[in-house]
Amino acid sequence: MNPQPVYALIDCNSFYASCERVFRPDLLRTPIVVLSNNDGCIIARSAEAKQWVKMGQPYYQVKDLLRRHGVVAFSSNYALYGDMSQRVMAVIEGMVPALEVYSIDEAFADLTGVPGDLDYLGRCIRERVLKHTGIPVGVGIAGTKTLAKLANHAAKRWAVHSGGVVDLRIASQGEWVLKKCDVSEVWGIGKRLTAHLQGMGIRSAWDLSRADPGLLRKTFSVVVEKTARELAGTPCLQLQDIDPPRQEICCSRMFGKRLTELAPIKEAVATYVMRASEKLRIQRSLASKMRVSIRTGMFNPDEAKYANGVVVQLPYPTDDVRLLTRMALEAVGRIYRQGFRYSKAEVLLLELCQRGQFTGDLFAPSQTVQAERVMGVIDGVNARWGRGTLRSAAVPAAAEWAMRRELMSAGFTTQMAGLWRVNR
DNA sequence: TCTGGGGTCCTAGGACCC
DNA sequence: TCTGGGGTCCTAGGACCC
Repeated sequence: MNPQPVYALIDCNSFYASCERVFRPDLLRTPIVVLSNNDGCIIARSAEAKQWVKMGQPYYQVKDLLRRHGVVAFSSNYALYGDMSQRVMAVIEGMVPALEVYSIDEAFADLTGVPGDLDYLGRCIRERVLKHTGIPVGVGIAGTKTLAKLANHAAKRWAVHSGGVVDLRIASQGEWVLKKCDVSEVWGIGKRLTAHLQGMGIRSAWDLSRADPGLLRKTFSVVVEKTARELAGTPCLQLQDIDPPRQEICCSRMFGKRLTELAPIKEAVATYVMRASEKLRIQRSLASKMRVSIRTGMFNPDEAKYANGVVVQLPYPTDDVRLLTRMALEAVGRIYRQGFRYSKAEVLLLELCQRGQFTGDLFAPSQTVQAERVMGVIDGVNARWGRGTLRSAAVPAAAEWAMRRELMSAGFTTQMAGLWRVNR
């Protein structure tokens, strides 16, 4: 007989804030927040900062409040967080049979068949990650991924009690936690579904686990049905150990300031095309379609609003930044209207196929070998000397619309200049 | 003045076919 | 008055995640 499936979810506590703190030990007990691009809103809060601000709150609204309470704010430093994430994942990988990195700060482990006390293993993972990287993590263990998520949630919510590790397979804990947790805390149940479920009298995770799967499927979708089954202990989701290539690739960004003229918007679009095509080549895909869109600010009621986008059919599946840039600039010219203050542009690459799998029509045009070589050279040079060293002429070196990051920490682990200096 | 950036999956509905 | 019954493919949009 096969052993019962067991999953763990390991999740970093206040990840971005914890990364900043690793290199600022003087802030060990100081509340910290990390801001989104352009220093727009709050996207991470250390435990002490949670009482002052909500997730996603605009920074300018709480700037004074934060200052009054001694909360330290950082611009986001994604190079640092990405590097720290890899270190954390590498430590965990060495301690479990199989790991699925689910996001920058979370991973599922398959612990099926692992002998011994898993609660103890959880504590060892916490200890070793903290020792090797300085990042605190929580561990949730259960028979399905959805329950492991909930266990992890419980480990945080009752941190003092749990010591950061919760195993929901212990029957008394399982029922207790499910009854204590609101249905909105379940993985996959967002705002809309919560409201709808509550209307049906389903309020807690426990209620959802006991609901009729057939009815859930009919009322909502198979997704909700699977969630309920997983809560009841039947695994419906497996570990994804190799991540499949992305089906679409996106680069979108708010400008550092509002733009009214077409020329700087074109610069931004060219820059986003460059980034998106880099991501495309990393996963060795080619795109057949591209969507380019621009928009004004959406929040200010006094501002004239405009948003538009176009889908461009590419002549053949390609990853050639020159072709993509040319077509994107032509497209943005078509949707640009004068008299608006634009805040954001987006480039989406669609209908991706893998290079090897695509067999071109013998008589249709296709990307040339020469184009592939040119892209290889660009990527090689940029990998060696830094992003943007080799770029199309449409991409400026320093843009007036570049994002604001006034509070950014150093590249402690990613740039020579950011390394710590130790004096004897 | 100032409100992020990336993804995934599912469903409904229209167009079209026999 | 009454107006078939399926099937496929595509797209837009909704909902969710971190």
